[in-house]
Amino acid sequence: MKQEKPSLDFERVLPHVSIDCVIFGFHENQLRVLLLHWKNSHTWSLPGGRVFRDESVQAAVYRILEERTGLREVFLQQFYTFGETDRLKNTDFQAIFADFGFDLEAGNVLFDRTVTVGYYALVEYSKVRPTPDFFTDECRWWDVQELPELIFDHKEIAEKALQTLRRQLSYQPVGLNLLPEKFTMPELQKLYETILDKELDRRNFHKRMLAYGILERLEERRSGGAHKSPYLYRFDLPKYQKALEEGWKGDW
Amino acid sequence: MKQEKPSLDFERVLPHVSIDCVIFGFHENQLRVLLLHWKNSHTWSLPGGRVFRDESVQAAVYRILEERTGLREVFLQQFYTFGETDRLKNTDFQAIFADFGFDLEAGNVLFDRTVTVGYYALVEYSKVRPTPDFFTDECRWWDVQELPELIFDHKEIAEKALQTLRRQLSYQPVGLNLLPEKFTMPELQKLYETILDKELDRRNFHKRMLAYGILERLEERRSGGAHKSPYLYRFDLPKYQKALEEGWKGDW
DNA sequence: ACAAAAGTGTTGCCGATACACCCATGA
DNA sequence: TCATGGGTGTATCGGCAACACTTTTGT
Repeated sequence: MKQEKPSLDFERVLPHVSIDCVIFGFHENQLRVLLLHWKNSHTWSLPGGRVFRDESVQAAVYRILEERTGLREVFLQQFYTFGETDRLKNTDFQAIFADFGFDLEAGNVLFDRTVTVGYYALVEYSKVRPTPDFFTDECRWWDVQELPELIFDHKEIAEKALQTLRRQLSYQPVGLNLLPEKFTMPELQKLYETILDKELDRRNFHKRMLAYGILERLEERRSGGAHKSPYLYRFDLPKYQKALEEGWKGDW
Repeated sequence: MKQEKPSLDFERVLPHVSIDCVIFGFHENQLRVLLLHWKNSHTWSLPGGRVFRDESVQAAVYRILEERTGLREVFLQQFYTFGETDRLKNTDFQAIFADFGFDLEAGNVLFDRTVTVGYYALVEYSKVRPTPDFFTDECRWWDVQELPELIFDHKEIAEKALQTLRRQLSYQPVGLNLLPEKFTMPELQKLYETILDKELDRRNFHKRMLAYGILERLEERRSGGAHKSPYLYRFDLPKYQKALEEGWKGDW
């Protein structure tokens, strides 16, 4: 898909505010993050963008997410807003934009200081069609453990996202949108282990998950593996939603 | 303290971004929130303000907090950024500013759509000197259960803050900055009960708190009460800090 | 002396952990 | 048939909730 040179309708964009997304996917037992590579450079960045003046921040995130992945159905979570003054320091935006054929004056609001709202998304890897934009020539997955150099404070943003996701794991269900519709218990366990970066006991994991009561076991099994064929499970949507809203371990 | 009419140095302010603070205090076994009353109106609002162009968002929050309370030592937590387009709808800012003697043109950036970053603060009630600003004539505490009408989406902001504080309680210590330096176990328990809006068992609370290992029991007791005099406790700062950073119940 | 509040201890349940055995499958 | 991974069961431990008794203090 070719990306047209955007019209850069400055009036349409809300200045001083931006969005950055940490898009998590799960593939081959790895937790991955979707990154963009900027043309004529060695830098990678998180997918992100601007908010239109007549658009809510959340709507902007969904728009950006769809542009980069083709997906609308994702789990989305705002986790932090980054407001340091030196977030974008040492970045010559004017030169960058000039490279791309935009002749902007030095005082353009796009070069102004920007506060960015961080969101993380959980998406189904196989459904994603990674799509670069006009400024980037590659959009691909990276293992969360081996991220490349990132521009601005994007490293910090990605780390905070992972940290928040880990915490989410302890009081909310995770897995829907990140796994395919049907999955096996070992697959779900691998997901948890990858996010937590920690091994878990197979049997206890099994029991605990079932105890949460958000899984539905199907009659089918996954064959083709080199060993005993595991059962397939599916999330019970209503119960999953309920667990998401209420959380668990909220006692005290 | 008289508040001077501010110079409204528009150039100094970062447009489209603002801050709102939910300042929690604890007094007479009530959890309270500090609110401002606007002159010539019936509306109350959360303390908030603008970020200067050369100031980080966090620094702005500390500045605003100090202006309204006189305090610098507070527990501060960013909890959400509110980015709906209709947050400030139905508000005639031009008229309001005109009331205050500012003759601003309709297109002034101050009237523009604004994304607000929500923080909550925990402060020691007795140390606070509530101070209104130029636009407000009263700054006082309200019981969190009986808030008045609030402007904009401030009700929603306050509720989300309380909700986040409740969650914090389950994986981090709370109490420092909210209680005086020395306090009794029943007082700490009341604080927890008030935040959770739920009664707790005295003995189990006692044990659990001590088990966290963040308290230091003093020799003194609080006399004067009509009954058996309770011990005084104090937070063990280093251990408290450690618990804040590491949290508890993060197992999986 | 009595009521009310505070300090401390005991029991039992439940959930989480640690660990063992059996079964299915492909090579 | 054997190695590997997957399904299921059990014993134990620890934390938390439920609960009772004693002590202190002011009136």
